[in-house]
Amino acid sequence: MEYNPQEIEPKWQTYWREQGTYAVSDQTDKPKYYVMDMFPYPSGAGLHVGHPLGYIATDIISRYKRMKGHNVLHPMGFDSFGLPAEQYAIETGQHPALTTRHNIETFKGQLDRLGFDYDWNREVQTSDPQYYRWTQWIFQQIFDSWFNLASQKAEPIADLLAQFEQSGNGEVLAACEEDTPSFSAEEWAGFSSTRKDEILLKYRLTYVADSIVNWCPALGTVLANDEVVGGVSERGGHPVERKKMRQWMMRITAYADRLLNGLEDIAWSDALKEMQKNWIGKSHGAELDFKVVGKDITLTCFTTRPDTIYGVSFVVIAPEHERISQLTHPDHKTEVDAYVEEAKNRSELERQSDVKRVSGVFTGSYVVNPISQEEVPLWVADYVLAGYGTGVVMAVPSGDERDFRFASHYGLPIPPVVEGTPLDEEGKVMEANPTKDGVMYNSGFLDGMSCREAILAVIEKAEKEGLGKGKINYRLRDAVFSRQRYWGEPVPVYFKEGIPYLLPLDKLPLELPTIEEYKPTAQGDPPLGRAKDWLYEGEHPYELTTMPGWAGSSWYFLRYMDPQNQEEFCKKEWSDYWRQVDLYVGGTEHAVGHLLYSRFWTHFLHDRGYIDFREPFAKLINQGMIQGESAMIYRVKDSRQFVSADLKKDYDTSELHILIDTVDVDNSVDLEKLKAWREKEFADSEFVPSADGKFYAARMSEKMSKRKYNVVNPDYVVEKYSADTLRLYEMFLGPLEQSKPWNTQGIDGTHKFLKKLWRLFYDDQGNYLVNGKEPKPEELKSLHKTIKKVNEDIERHSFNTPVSTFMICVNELNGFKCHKQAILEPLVRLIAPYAPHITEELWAKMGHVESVHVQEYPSWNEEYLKDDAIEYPIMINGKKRASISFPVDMSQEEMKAQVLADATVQKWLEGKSPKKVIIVPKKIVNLVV
RNA sequence: GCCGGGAUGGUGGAAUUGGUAGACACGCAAGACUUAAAAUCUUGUGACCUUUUUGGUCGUGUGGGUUCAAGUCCCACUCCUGGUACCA
Repeated sequence: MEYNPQEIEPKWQTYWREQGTYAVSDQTDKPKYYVMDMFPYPSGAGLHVGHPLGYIATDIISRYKRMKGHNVLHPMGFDSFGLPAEQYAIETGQHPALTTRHNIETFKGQLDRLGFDYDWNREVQTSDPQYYRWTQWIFQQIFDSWFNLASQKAEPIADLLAQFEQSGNGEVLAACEEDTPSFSAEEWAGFSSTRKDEILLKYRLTYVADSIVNWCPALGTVLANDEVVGGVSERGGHPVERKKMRQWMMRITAYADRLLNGLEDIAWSDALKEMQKNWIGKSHGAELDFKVVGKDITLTCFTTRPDTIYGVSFVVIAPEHERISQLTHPDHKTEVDAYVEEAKNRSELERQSDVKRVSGVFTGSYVVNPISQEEVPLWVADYVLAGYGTGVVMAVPSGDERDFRFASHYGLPIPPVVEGTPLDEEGKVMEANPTKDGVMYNSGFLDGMSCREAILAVIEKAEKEGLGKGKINYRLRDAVFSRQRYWGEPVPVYFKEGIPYLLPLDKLPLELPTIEEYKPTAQGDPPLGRAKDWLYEGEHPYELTTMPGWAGSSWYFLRYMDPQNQEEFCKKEWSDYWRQVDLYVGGTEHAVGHLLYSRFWTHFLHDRGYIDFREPFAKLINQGMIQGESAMIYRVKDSRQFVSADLKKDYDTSELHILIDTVDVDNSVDLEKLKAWREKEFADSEFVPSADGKFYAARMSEKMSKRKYNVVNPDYVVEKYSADTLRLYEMFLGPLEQSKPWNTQGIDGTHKFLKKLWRLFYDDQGNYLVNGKEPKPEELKSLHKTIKKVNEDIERHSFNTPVSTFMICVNELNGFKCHKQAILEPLVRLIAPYAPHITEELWAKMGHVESVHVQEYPSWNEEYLKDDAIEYPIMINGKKRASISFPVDMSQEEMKAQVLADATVQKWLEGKSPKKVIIVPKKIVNLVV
C-alpha cells in the first residue's frame, strides 16, 4: 500500500464536510481565537498559486489553535462587488450577479481541494443583499452621526440638533464643512426645515459635497486617492483627471488623530504603520493671515516654518484657487487667465511627470507680511496644490528648495534668515537650507533665537495680535464614497428638494434594480440612471451612484461572527466574545486603502456603542507576493524574425511574452509547442537560433498575470503531487512575509518527505509496520525536540522552519527504523496542521475513529531532552582546537581545570597559560592566550 | 529626494539572546538495486591551498570600529526592493 493522495484527499475532504468537523461551535467556555485572511475578489481567472500562501498559513494557525484547545473562527468569504464583473457585463450583457456566482463556485472548489478548514456556513459575500443590507445600515448610522471634537468621538445627530435648538452652533466643536454659517438658537428656530437639513448635512459623518475628485474617463467613475497610483488608475492604468463633482463623502479626516494614535495598540509591521502615518500626514505649524494690498481680502497661508517669516519674499497661490480672479490686477488678467486655463487642462500624469518644471505668473497684486509688515508680490504657480492646507503658501526661498528654484528662475529676492544657510562671496544664498538647526538672523525680534524657539514666538505673537494661529494639518482627505457604477451597494437614501434623507429601516435592503445595459446613460448619468421607477414612494429620486469597493470590506470581519442574523449586523454578545481579529493575513497592497477604512468604520461603530473595541485587527502579517516566472522572446523590429535571447544585443528588438510552458529548464524554447500555442502569430516567423542550435528565451520574475502568460494554477500541482505537498511547499519556500518567485524546482523535496512519512507506517510491499514496542531514549528525544521546536516556531508565526524540523525528525526515525505507535501518534498530531489529509489517513490507520484535527496538539517533556553531558568546542584565540564533553551539572571551576589539563589543549597552549578563560554555559569554552 | 525592508554556497533558505556560519531542501557528482529507465537508498558537495591527513588559509554586499567572540551591535558607503512625493 503506497501513499496515494489522489484517493485519500477527496475522501477526507468529503468526510470533513459531511461530519462538520470544522463547524465553529457556540461553546463560549473555551478561549477564542480569531484568524482571518483578506477575502478575495472572485475574478474569472480563478485561484493562482500566490493566493493560497496566506490561506495556508492561517489554516495552519487555525488547526494548531483548535488542537491547543481554542474555539477558533477561521472564516472565508468573497469581496464580490467590483469592476471586472461589470466590465464583463458591459461587453456581454450578462448580469454581474451571474458571473460572480459562477466565479465564486470555481474559487470554492479550488479552495476545498487544498483542504482548508473553513466553516462555509459562515461565508459572506459583499454582493449578497442579505449582507449589503447591513452595509447600508452602517452607512445610515454614519449619516446619523456627527463628530464631536470635544469628546473626540462620533455622536448621534439628535444630540447636535438638541444643542442647536438650545444655543445655536456657536459653542459646538464639530468636524464640519468650512462654509458652515454660525447661528443662534433663535435663528435656528427660524430656518425652514429644508434649510435645517441642509445645515445638518454639513455636520454629518457622511455628506454630499462638491469636491475635486479623481475622475477616470476610461473607467467612467471617480476613484479614491488610494486607487490612483502615480497619476493613473490602480486598476487598468488609465489616466486620471481632476474634476469637480457632487459626491458622497466620508469624513475620515475627523478620525485622523484617532487613527494615528490607534497604531500604537496594534501589532503591525513598522513598515505598514509608517505607511499609514505618512498617509495621514500630520504636520504641526501655523496659519498666518496675509492682507491683500488695496483689497478687503485676507489670504491665509499654512506653514510648518513660521520662524522663517522674515525670509518671505513672495506668496504663491494655487491656480485652482477660487478667488484668483478677484486677486488679479487688470493689467495681468490675460497672463493669469491663460496660466489658470493651461493648468486646468494638464492631467495629473503630466503634472506629476515634470515636477522639476518651474512655471508661474505674477498676479500684479501685493500682500502684507503680518509680522514684518513688508509688502511682497503674489504669484500663481502650479507647484502649490489647492487640496492641501489653504492653497496659498508663503514662500521662503532661503529655506525651501521649491521656493528657491522658483525665486531663482524669476529673479525674486532670497533673503537668508537662518545661520548656516550656505552663502557665496557676495553673500547670496547658494542653496536652500530646510533644516531647523540654527539660529535666526535678519529676523527682527526673532534674532538670536533658535528655530524651535522662534516657531513658538511667532505663533504666540500671531495669536495675540489676531494675525493667525497655531495649526495642525493633515494630508489625509475625506474619502469619496460615490462610484458611477452599477455593481456596488445602492446608497440607502432618497432626495427631496435636493436634500438626502434616509430610507426607513424596513425598506432595507435597497436592492439593485434590474437594468438592460450597464453603460452610463446618454446624459452621462451613472448606469442606475437607466433603471425604471428608481424612485422612493413613486416620486423621490434615489441616489444614482453606488458605494465604493471598500464599503463592504470595511466591516466583514464582524459579519463572520454572526452571519445569518436577520435582526442586527452582528449581535453584541458575539462581538463581545470574538472581539478583534487576533491574526489577519493579507497583501500589502491594502496598506492605506482597506486597512485604513476598516479601522475608521470600526472606530465609528465603537463610538456609537455597537461594539466594544476600537481596532479591528490586533496583529497583521503581510504575506509576500509569489511572483510568476515570465518568459520573453525577442522580435527584430519591423520584421517577422525572432532572435535567440543571447543574440539580442546585436539587434534592435522588441520584447514579447510567451507561454512559460513552452520553455525548457535550460531556457530553450520548444518551437513546435510555441507554434501550436499561437499558430497564427508564429506560423511564418523565422527563428534565429543560438550558436548551439537552440533557440533561447529570457526569464524574469514578475507579478502573475493572465497577460504575461505566467500564471500557475494550484490545481495542476494538486493533481501532479497532492494538496499536502503544495501546502508544505508553499510554506517551505521561505518566510511568509517575503516575496519570492514561484518555481517548482524544489517541490520534489516536500513530496518526498510525505512519502518518507508514509514509509514509517507501510513498507513497499504494503505491510503495516506500526508496533506497540517501548520507545528508546534517542527516539523520544528526537520526537520531543521536534515537538518543542515546532510549537515555539508556530507561536512566533514562523511557518517555514517547522517544515524543516519535520523532515529532520522523519529522517532520524527512518534511521532508527522506528515504527513505534508511541512515537508515531504524537508525530502525526504534530504534522496535522500542515498536512491535514495524509495525517488524517494515518491517524485512522492507527485505529482511531475521531478526526486527528480535534485531538490535542502534542506538547513536549523536558525530561526526554535532558543531556547527561554536553560537548563543548574549545576555542584557543578564536580557533577551534579541541572538543570536550562535560556533565551538565559540572561547575565552571571543574570544567576550567579539566580544559587546562587536557592533552590536546596543552599541546596548543605550548606551555603558556591563558590570560582568560570564558565558559558560556551549554555553548562554548574560549581561551585567550 | 524622503521613509521602510533587505544583501548568507550553483539555487531557495536556516542560524530565536553576540557563542562551532551554511541546518533543511533543490541541484550536481559517485555508488547500490535494475537488462534499462523511473522510483528508492547510501555517500560526497562554501572557496582556495596542502605532502595523503583528524592539516592550513579565506569566507555572510564594501570599508572601518566595538568585543575573548560579530551574519547578528556601532559608523560610513554600494546595490536591490517596497512605499511615497512639488504636502509648504
